[in-house]
Amino acid sequence: MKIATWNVNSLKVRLEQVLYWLEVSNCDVLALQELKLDNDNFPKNIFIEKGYHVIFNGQKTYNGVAIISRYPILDPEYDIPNYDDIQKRVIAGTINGIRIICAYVVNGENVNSDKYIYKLNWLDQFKRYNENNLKVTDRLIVLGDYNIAPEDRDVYNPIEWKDKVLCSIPERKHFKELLELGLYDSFRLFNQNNQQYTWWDYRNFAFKRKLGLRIDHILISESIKKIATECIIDTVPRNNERPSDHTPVVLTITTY
DNA sequence: ATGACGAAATTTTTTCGA
Repeated sequence: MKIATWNVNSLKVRLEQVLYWLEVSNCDVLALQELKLDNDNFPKNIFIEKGYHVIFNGQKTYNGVAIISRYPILDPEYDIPNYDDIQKRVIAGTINGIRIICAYVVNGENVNSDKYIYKLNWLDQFKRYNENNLKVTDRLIVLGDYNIAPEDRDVYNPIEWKDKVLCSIPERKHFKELLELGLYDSFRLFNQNNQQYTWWDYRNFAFKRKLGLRIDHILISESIKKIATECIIDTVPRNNERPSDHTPVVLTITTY
């Protein structure tokens, strides 16, 4: 079973790329972020006609998340419970007995902004949510755009990015605390190399020059770790015409 | 150089993302 995350930066613009990638990647579950459209404009029928199950939590212009699946999606949940957040950043469902949480973590703009405060508060709530989910299931996958580069090796120029948003110590502490709950950064179970990025700025030929950050992640619980066989970053879609600035991350697990 | 590139609404300019 293949489970992937992809920040598409407008599903309207990227719909054909998403449909094509679903076919060629042989992916079973795809978590999408930054739909940038409301629920009324979500192209639900296009996915259903192709045999997918789909749940979505959209918002006009900003944010918006969805899960596309070849298998039925049970117990859908929208947003973080008991957290009054107007922004649509979380959606969850159970697929083949695995609880799947798709998240679009706050960007934070810069470390002196109100949005950064919101990011840190949001991450507090997200931690509580994951802690509670781990109390009720040991089969958990938490994937999405975390907007955090966990370590210096996840950054093309750690000196330039030191203490900047996406790399600051408080953000990295939040990421580490998620791992301390009993989650694993699945990509790092299989790949220890530098320059393994999931996002590249549109400007200044950043992708061609390999100037990126690893900010999209697939975190997995202990039970999923035991059946995980591979986690890769698929950089192919970043070469598309009108690409998203993010590219998919794909986890493979064995299921019986 | 509070810029660049790309998307969307606020639309021929501004706001936001990373």
